Amino acid sequence: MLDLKFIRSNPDRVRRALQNRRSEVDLDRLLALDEERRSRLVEAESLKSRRNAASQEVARRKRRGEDAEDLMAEVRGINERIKDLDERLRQLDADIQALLLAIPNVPHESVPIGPDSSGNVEVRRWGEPRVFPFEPKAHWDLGPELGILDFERAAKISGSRFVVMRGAGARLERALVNFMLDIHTRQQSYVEIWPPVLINRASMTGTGQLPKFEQDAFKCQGYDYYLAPTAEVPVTNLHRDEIIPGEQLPIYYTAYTACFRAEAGAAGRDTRGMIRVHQFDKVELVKFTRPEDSYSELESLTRDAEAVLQQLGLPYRVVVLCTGDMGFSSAKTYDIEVWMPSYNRYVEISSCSNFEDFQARRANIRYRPQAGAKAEFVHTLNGSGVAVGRTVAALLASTA
RNA sequence: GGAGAGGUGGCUGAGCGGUUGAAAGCGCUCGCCUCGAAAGCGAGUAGGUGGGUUAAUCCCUGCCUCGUGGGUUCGAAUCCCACCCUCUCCGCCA
Repeated sequence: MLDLKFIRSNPDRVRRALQNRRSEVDLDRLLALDEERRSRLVEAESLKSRRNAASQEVARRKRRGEDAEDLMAEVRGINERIKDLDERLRQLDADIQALLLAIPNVPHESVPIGPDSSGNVEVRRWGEPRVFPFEPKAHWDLGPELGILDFERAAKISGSRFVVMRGAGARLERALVNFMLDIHTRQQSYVEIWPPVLINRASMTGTGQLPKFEQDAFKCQGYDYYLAPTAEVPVTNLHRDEIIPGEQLPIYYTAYTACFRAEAGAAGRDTRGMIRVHQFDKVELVKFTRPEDSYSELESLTRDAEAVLQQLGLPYRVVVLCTGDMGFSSAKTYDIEVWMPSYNRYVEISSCSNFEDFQARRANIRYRPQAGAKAEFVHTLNGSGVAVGRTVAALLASTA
């Protein structure tokens, strides 16, 4: 969520950002609502001020045993008008809030402008894709042949876009989770978290999944719980509605969780195998930082995720997403793409983003720069470190 | 599922319907003391959102906020209703 005061004083900059992101939020309507809200607010507040003064005068008179019926009658009259104004203000607040929640983050100035993924820019490569003297098999062929992946039985248990791992496949998945967590907690300095994956509405709103992307999440029927689409949600919300002492920043967390995605808009894409499934495993990295450090922290976060692929010997490249391809809440995102031989191209395996104060404002996560100073919003970052299923797919196809 | 207790500032914790936006303590900031520190003493210290002023701060000022939302009243942290959440005990359970 953007700061309304920022929007009010930088409307052109926000308008440009919305265009670059192909967002269709009606900024003029927002500004008009804000204008009306403030003028009504002034009116309502002056009436309330009069009411407060009159009520205090009533108290004074009554203490002296004097009559106050005239004042009491006056306030009764004022209250009618206050009620109408408050009703209108409530409506205005709701409309403004709804618009604010629908506005994506403003991209950082270093983000390339582009319409879609074709505008992304490669920033570096690591490793040499292995050249095979034959047509490399895809993991959805190799896995079932080896008896370690079973898509047919997964469909029987659940449906399409699920996978069963068996024997060495299951063990590989488990080993990779440990391997990644050990890198982040021992070679790097992340604190391991094991969070709930049933998430309430406030937390889903805090990180930006709701209200705009409700159709992408699984909702528990009869409960106000959503299945976590990523550990980013529970881990970032660890500090929702908190004021973090400045000396505790930066905070680094890592968490393994199963992730659940409805993939409502992805029908027909990557339908084979375990690249795009409804349930997958992922190790996530989350940072809370001071605003002035967040961009250098994004660089080191990305390197921390890359370390996993380097130690596995999987070739990859890093791209910076352009304005048209970025996630809703992000100000800047690097995707790490692993080489997938059977696709003969790089496939996303990690996405590392700086959200600046966008999530922090939604989730009310603040810090105190110094003791006694006013609380400010932190910057939040996160990245996959990395997607486990896609790592299995890349390993199978690259090294089998 | 059954029974009970409770949600108040950064934290702990008081609060007869009317200078209580809130006692006290802790923490923190500044000052005094000190060679320096501790202790002690003094002062200050909630958030949100508007208006005025400003280059921007500072500052002045209004309104709202004691879990959330309604209600009663001239006036609600305080009374009433609904909801949410936390804790304790019992039951069930990996």
